[in-house]
Amino acid sequence: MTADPRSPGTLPEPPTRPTLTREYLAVAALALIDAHGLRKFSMRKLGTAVGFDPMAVYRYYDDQEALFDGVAEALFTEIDVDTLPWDGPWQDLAREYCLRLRDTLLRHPHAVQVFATRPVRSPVSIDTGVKMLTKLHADGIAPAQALRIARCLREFTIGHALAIAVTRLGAERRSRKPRPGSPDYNVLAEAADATTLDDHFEMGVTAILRGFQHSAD
Amino acid sequence: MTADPRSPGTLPEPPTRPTLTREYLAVAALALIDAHGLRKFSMRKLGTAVGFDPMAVYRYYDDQEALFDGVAEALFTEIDVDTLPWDGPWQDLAREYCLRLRDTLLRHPHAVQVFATRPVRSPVSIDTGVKMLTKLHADGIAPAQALRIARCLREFTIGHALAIAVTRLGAERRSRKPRPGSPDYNVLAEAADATTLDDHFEMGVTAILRGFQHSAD
DNA sequence: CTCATGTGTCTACGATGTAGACAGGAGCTA
DNA sequence: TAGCTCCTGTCTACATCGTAGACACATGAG
Repeated sequence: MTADPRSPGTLPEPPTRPTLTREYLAVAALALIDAHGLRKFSMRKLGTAVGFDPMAVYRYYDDQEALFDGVAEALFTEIDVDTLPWDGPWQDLAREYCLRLRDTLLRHPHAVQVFATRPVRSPVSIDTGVKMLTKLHADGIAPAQALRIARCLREFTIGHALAIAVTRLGAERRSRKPRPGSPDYNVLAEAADATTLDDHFEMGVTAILRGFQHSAD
Repeated sequence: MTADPRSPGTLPEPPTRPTLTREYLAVAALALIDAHGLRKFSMRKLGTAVGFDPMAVYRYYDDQEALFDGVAEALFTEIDVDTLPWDGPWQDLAREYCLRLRDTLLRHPHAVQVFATRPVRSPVSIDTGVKMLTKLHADGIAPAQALRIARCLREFTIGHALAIAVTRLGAERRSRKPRPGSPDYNVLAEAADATTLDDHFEMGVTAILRGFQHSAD
């Protein structure tokens, strides 16, 4: 039980019987995936990890697919879209959104593919989309075009996060990276040594924004 | 390595000697994934489907991860990089590569995430990378910058294919798409009706190419 | 002929996703 | 208070899975 500093004179909480919740289970599932990897995750381990019966999760989610939908939603919530720069130029808003999405996903490398492999249709995600399109519309971009821009940025960002996560997680497994001087040290290996894994991401976002700028004017 | 664009879902003929092969098993696994989905795929079903013992696959692949590496390699082979326009401007080469990669992946919607969730390190893939960078270098682009461009395009293309595949496959599952006139018919729904799922892809590739063009000159 | 080697088969084990029956407590109604 | 009905967590059952390991058979070398 956590320390609970409470102002004097307020009634203490009644003894609460710990109860499961969809949200709590989703967050716990994410934590479990973070800790041991997606491969090792199972419904039963989740139930056990939160201190209940292995089968308890099925009272709240129909199946694993539904649970993973919840995990994706939990990830999206972590982006904290409310604190995005909604009042600046739309380009800044879009860029910041991409960076936040990437950072959030890379904080959970084992869970990136859970997020990437389902269309997030949660209300908060839809609301964010509506807000974005409204904002861009106010800045003079037709909704259809704004949606195209948003889709490009989203797909690039998710594709990027997936590539980074997958590369980092599988790094130890046969990293037959050619060393300088070896016969395999070709132009590719040389270029790879001259770049980091992710120093192209912000350039890519900029390129997309600038590329669309042209057709938006 | 023969380019063999094959209609998804049909089992290929086994090699005339009734002997198993790594490559044959990979292609058969892809066909099985195409036909019944990744979720339903199993090692044992693959062995049975090719007419051997359920456990036969393990003679050729250490585990499922290794098999899926082979499936990703089979997908890459299907791109048939040899027939790309290697002699034209590098922008045309890059664009055509993206389109081919997308088409190949979308021909196997159930297998896209197999491809997207592992770093392809097969020799043919590395050779292609080397060839690309050499080509761009000949056109005056430093290898490090060329690698950044290639990574952006690759991540965007894979992210796009993944999003499209996932959306199409999960389309029947609660497609609560608001209809015009309903209270939910917001600017997002309107914009979605004014676009197709993928009409932004070529625009995105163009935007990235044009965006990098600026820093390449 | 003998024997090692490669290739396919078979058995075994623990774990998994999911369905369904079961149990106990909370709260409502009479 | 007595009874009833949900809600929620527990427990059992079943087919299937990934994987390890022993086994069998055919082939080619010596």
